Amino acid sequence: MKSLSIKDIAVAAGVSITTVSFIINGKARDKSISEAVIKKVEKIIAEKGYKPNQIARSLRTGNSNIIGLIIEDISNSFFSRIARLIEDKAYKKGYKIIYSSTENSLEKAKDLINMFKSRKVDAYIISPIKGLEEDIQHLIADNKPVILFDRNLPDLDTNYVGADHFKATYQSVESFIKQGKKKISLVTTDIDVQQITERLAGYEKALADHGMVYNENLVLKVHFNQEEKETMAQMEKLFHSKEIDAVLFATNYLAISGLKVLKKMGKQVGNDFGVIAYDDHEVFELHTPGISAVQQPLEEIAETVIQLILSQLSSKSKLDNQHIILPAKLIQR
Amino acid sequence: MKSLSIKDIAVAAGVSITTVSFIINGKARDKSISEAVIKKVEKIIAEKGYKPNQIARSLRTGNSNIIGLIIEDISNSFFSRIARLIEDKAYKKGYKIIYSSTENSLEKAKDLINMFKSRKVDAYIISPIKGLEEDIQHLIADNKPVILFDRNLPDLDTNYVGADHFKATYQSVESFIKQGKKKISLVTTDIDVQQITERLAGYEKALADHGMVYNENLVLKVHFNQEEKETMAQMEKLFHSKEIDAVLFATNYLAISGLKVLKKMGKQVGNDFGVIAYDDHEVFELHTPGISAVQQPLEEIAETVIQLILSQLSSKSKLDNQHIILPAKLIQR
DNA sequence: TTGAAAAGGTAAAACGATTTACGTAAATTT
DNA sequence: AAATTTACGTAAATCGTTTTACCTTTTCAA
Repeated sequence: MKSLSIKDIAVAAGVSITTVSFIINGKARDKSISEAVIKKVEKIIAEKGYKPNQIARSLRTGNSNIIGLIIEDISNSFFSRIARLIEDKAYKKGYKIIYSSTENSLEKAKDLINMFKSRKVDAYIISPIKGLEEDIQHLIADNKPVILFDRNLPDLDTNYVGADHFKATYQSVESFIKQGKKKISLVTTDIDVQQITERLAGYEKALADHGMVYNENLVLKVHFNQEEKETMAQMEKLFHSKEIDAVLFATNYLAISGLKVLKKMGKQVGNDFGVIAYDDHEVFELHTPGISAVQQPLEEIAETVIQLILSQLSSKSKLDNQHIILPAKLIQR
Repeated sequence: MKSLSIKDIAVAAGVSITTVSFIINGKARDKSISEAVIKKVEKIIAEKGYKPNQIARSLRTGNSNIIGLIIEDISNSFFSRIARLIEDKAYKKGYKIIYSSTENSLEKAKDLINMFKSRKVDAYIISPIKGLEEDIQHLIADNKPVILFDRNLPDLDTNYVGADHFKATYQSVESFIKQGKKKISLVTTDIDVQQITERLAGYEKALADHGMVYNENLVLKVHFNQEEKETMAQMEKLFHSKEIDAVLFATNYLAISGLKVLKKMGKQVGNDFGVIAYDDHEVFELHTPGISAVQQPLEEIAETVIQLILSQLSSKSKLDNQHIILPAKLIQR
C-alpha cells in the first residue's frame, strides 16, 4: 500500500502539484486560486486521507516542527514531569518533541546534539552538563533557538530558565536553624553545574549569616554516576559518625536514597533529626512523618521554556537572551 | 553558516558525489573504490566534521532510524522507567525514540499515529487504548513493525509484550487470604483494556477458588481521567463504609492516591488493614510500614520489545507475531 | 591476441514536497 | 483601442541524499 503523494492528489483533481501545495499551505487565496478549485481539492484530500510527507517538507523548507529536548534522565520524576508539561504545551502549538537522556555523559550529550542537528530540529531545550559549551555555541551560531533549563552554563550567552536555588537552600537551612538545629548537613553531588554550586552557596551563606561555622565534614558530595549502594554506604557513614541533627538533600534521588538509609538504620525523622529534600516527590508527601521539600515551579518552568521557544521561532530577528529565575518554594511538612 | 553537504565533500576530494556516498555507507569495498580514495575522502569528512543530512537520507530511503513510542503518560514512573530502558537499548543500536503521551485520549492517540506516520518512523511501540485498532491495522498493512506492550488489544493480530497480570493479581489476593483477610477490596479503573480486565479476572478467580463470594461493592472502578481529588473522595467513602480488611490497587497511581487517603483518615496499614499496590514505586518501599507491590519485570519487557523490533526490522519477510507474557513478581514488604 | 572479467569510478533519476518565475485570458483603466 | 492589472494557474528548480545503470581502462585466461 504505497502512501499517497501530493502528485496523486493533483492527478485526481486534474490540477498541478503547485496548486495542491498552495491549498494545503493555506496560500491559495493569496495566490488567487478559485474557490471552486480549492473546494474540489480539499474534498479529494479529505476523501483519500492524504497527509503530506513531513520528511519531504522538512528537506525543502529546512525545518521540522520538532523540538529537541535533552535531559539528564527521563526516569527521574522531576524531568519526566517537566517533559510531560513541555510536550503537552508544544503539542498544542503543532510541535513534537524528541527527547533523550544524557545520563550525565558528555559524550552521549554531544552525540545527541549531533543527531538532533542532522535531523534539523527547530529548537533545543537542554538541561546541560559542563563541557557542552562549544557544541551549544555552534547551535546558537546556526541561529537555532536554545533554551537551557534547570542548569545554567555561565560561560554561555543564551536563554536560561531555572529556579532560585540559592534562595531555596538558604531558606531551607534557615528553617532548620529556627528549629534550633545545630549540626546541619548537606548531601549533594559533585556534578559541576551552576544549579548544584548555587545550592551549596545558599547553604554556606545561610550558615554564615546566622553565625554558624561551615564544617566541610558535614558536606557529602556524592559522585554523580556511582551505584546507589555506594551512595547509601557513604550516607550511612555520615549519619553515624557525627552528631548531625538535620540534613538537606540537594536532589530528589539523593533524598530518596537517604530516606532508605535512615529507614535501614532505624533512625526516625522528626524533632531531633530534620530532613529537607530538593524537588518534591510523592515519597516525601507520603512518608511518615512527611518530609519537607523544596518544590520547583514545574508548570511555570515548562510554560516559560515554551514561550521563549515560540517567540524565538516566530520572530525573524534574533531576540535578546533572557535569564528567567523563578522562585522555588519550601513545602513544610 | 550553511551546513556541509555531500557535494562539498565531493568537491573538496575531487571525486563524485556517488563515490562519497558509497564511502559513507560502507559500500566502498563492494563497489571497488580504491583504498587511496577511501582514505582521502574519510580524512576530509573527519576534518570538516561532515554529518549526512538525515532528512534527505530518509526521504530517499524511506526509513528514518526513528522508533515511535506511544504511551499513556510519561510522568507515570512505570512508563518513564520503561521509556528510559527502551531508549537506552535503542540508542545502542543506532535508533532514536520519539515518544508521546496519549493521556488516554483516543483522539490524541490517532493524531500521534498520523504524525509518526508522516515522519516515516520505522517502527511503533504502543501502549494502546481501545478504539485504536483500525489505525494500528493500517500500520501493520503498511508493513511497519508494531509492538504493543503493557496492554493488549485482543482484536488485533500483532506482537504483544506484557506481564502476567492475571496471575499477579491472583497471587496477591491469595496472599491476602492466607493472611486471613475476609473482605478484600479491589480499586481499579474503568479503562477498557485487557491488562485491566485481566487484573479484575485474577481477583475474581482467586476469591472463587478460595470459596469467597465476589461482592461488587468491594470493587471500585475509578473513572480514568478524573481529578485526583474525586478519586480520593471515592476511596475514602469505600474505606469508611465497609469493614474492608485489605485492598489491592490495580495501578501505582491509584495506590499512591489510596495511601494519601489512608494517611488522611489516620488509618494504619498493617495487620488489620492490608495493602498491595501494582507496579512498584519508591513510595511503597519507603512507606512505613513497607507496602507490598506487584513488580513488573521492566528490564525484560524493554529488552523483549527492542529485540522484537530489531528482528522485524532486519528481516525482509514478515515474521510471525509473538505474544510474550512475562511473569510479574509480588514483592512482600 | 582476443575477449571477458575486474577495477575504479560517474551521471542522472528518484524520493515528495515548496517556491520562484512565468504564462494566458479576462477585466479594467486611460 | 491600447495598455495595464487581475485572476487563475503551471513548469521547473530545489532541498541532500541513495542507487541504478553505465562507462573506461586494466588485467588475465584461453
